[in-house]
Amino acid sequence: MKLSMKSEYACLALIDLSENYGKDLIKIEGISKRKKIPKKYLEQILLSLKRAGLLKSKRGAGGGYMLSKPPSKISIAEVVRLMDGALAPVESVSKYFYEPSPIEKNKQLMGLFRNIRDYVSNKLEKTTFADLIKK
Amino acid sequence: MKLSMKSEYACLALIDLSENYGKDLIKIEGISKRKKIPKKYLEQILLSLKRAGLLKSKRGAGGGYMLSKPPSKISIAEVVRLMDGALAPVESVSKYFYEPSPIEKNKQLMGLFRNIRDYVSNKLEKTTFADLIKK
DNA sequence: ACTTTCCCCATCTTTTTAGTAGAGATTAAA
DNA sequence: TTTAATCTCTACTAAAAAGATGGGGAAAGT
Repeated sequence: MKLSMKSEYACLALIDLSENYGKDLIKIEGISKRKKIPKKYLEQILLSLKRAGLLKSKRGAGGGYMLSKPPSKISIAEVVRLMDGALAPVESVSKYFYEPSPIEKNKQLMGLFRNIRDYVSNKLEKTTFADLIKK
Repeated sequence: MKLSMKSEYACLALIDLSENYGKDLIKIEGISKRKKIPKKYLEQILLSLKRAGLLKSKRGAGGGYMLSKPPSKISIAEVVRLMDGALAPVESVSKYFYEPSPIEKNKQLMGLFRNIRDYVSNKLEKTTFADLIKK
């Protein structure tokens, strides 16, 4: 029922990049310092966000990262799914990460968890990084 | 964002006991077989449910477990909290299990997670085992 | 006494989490 | 063209959590 550090870090990093959207490339080092995220760990996180198509980067002196689309086009849902997998409380009610699980035996429990899944995923789907940087 | 096996097993076990509420004492063995839960693991789970006051038990021949109150007085929330801790997606928005966490820096994110927490906890608080055994 | 059944604790294996290390590739600039 | 900056990639590792298992003890019924 809990987000990993990795998801939290990823969100904070994307917030940082959103705050700087439209400006120059942002360095890992900078994000790491501003958001207090271990640098080498952050590297990996940014890399996977990049591989997922959320970020663009450039190497070498003056290099860094930037969002590959505006903050308003990136939802919290996709980030959390990338880092942590299913948003659903049990995987047997997950849309993208279905796995059988013991509670499938109980219809009512499934219904309850499906309801929660829908709420959470709808909420996270609708919230974008543009929403998170509003003052 | 996910329930542990332990929580799932605990719910199934309580469903079994709810289905048999008012009848005789129920044996671990029976629950284990009906719900396909490893017996020795189930022992531990039932024991902690007992320590938390949800179950009563009797040892020896003819012994077993029973609910210590009617199914309608036991919420899913208390069971999941017992087994897995916080219902909140991040502990910094948890009511009963607060812990500092990196995302506290972002007000909007906190708001979002608080909203989710409220929904989930309200939902699980309101659903009882009586609801889960309705046909 | 003997059997059944819960009680309790220790142990163990596997997976996940959270992070570190270090070499390599690319780019800009001196 | 060398050097410094910066991302890229793979591997490794340590600690914690998850998911059990094992074995003996205590109580209760027969």
